[in-house]
Amino acid sequence: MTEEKSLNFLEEIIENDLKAGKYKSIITRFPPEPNGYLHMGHAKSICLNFGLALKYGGKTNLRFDDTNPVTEETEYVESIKNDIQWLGFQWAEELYASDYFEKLYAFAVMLIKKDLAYVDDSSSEEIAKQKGTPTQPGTNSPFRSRSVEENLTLFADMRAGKYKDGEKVLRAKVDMAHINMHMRDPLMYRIKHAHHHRTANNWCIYPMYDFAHGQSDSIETITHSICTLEFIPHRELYDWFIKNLEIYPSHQYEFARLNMTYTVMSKRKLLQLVNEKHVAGWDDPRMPTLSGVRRRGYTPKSIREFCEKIGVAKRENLIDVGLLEFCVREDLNKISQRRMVVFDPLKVVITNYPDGKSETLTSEDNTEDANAGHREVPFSKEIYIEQEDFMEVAPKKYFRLAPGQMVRLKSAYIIKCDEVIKDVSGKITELRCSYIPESKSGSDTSGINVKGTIHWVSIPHAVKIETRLYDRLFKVENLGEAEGDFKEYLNPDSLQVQVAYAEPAITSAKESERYQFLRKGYFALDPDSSKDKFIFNRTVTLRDMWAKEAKK
RNA sequence: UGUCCGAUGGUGUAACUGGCAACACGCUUGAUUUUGAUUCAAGAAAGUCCAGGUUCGAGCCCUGGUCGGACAACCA
Repeated sequence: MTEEKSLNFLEEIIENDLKAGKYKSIITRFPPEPNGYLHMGHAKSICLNFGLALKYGGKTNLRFDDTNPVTEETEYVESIKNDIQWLGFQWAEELYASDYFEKLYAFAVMLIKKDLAYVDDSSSEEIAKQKGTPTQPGTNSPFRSRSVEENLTLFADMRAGKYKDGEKVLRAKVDMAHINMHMRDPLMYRIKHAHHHRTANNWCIYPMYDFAHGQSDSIETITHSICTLEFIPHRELYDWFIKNLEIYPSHQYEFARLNMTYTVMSKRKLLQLVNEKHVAGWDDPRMPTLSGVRRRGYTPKSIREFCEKIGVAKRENLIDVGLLEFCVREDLNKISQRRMVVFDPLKVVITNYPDGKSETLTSEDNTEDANAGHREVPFSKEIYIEQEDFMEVAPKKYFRLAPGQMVRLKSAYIIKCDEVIKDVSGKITELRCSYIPESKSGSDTSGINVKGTIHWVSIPHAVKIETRLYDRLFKVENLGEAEGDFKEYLNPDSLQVQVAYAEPAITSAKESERYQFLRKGYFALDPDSSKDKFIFNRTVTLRDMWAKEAKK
């Protein structure tokens, strides 16, 4: 049975273009500026651009939009390439807008010769004033009527370094009264005596986004140039340059960017969090960056699935981060190794178990995967259970341990709580329990049926580990609507570091592996770990119906 | 006082281009369960921003509004 899925608006455009014979195959591009790390919003764009090309048998270029040397660095280039590949995509060609600087310069000269561009000596303030407002037309620059010859000389001089930063710019000659602000003689080139991460000091003039992006698309014969909504007003200019340069007509299409609850999704804001040390770095597991979610333990597959599920449209949206969590649980449930780890230990002494004895039990590595195999788990007279798995006075629907009550220890025995030991202050320090020898997991002949099963760890065999428990980075759902500085809404409890006690199998943990700590959540080994210090990041908790029930 | 974009359950995306508004997350209830996980089953939840119009029939077309967003960086 083939599932007929409806098309999103971009797929519809492409299918129509293909059907009409407008293109034989499509070419898309992913155009990051190397001035920051990629985040979930980029993941949406990557999945879209690469996904479309994959679906329709085309190809996708990776093109760095590196036209502003003062903010761009090679470090970012490397991280971006790494993130895209981690997500599972491979570009056809690795390209840079800076590869086209010479061509772009020639394009500019061509426009000057057509009297469609001129060198302007106005200051940025003057140019801003000339622009007018959305409701009032702009005014012409006093330098607008320079001759072609003079413009040619001046522009060559700009390139030659005869002027200081900001002294002159090259502007397109369109229409200062145009209804679209972007058409009011937009800047094409500005002077920046700055070192560029690829062209070093070869240039001291750099093209603006509007005079680089569309032309780069055209040079690469990009058929569908997909960007976010805020570029809609740029499209008219995009088309204007292509038309007047008489070059390959790429077309721009816009979709709504991704917003998620309880987080921010702008490079500027993320950079601020990093610089002001609100997080440990770009790859802090609380960050919505790809390096952050990777370190947190998210899988590429779950992110691709998420991007599939959120869809693509032109309306602004705010996606519930719960959907992302659903996607990662769905994947992790199938692939993660199960382990038992106690976070808030409560000592249990099994009174009828021989002193000094221990035995080896076996437990499934993954109940969802019959091929996952089994591991050995040591059992002994003294074990830890979770404090929350015992209640001295238990409500009716509580089926864990309580005085006189029984529970199953996962993959081990059924135990009964006989006695509660407290210290002078009344705090429970220990439980005395008896076990049912015939109830051993796998060969249970006791005939006893208990409702609850809890995880545990043998005290003499326990391995201390560090766990890093993450919560949402911000306290408010919609940061877009929050007043004032977004940093005021940071969640002070977004990271909680806790020591926990794990079964010995934890010592063979690998960074590439995913783990489910039974009843506690999904975890991934953090790269900060060493041979004698295991650090685990909690990717996401398990769904917890009991927590809801207990609240009632 | 402009131009452009958008408006469908709580959230997001659909609706064969005019034919009884569907899917996913979330929520509720039940079953299964040696993870209160997973899995399975059932259910609640929108009459499609508003007002007119065209039509046998409108979420889809037309007109006029309302609301939200974008646009005046030598950023991308």
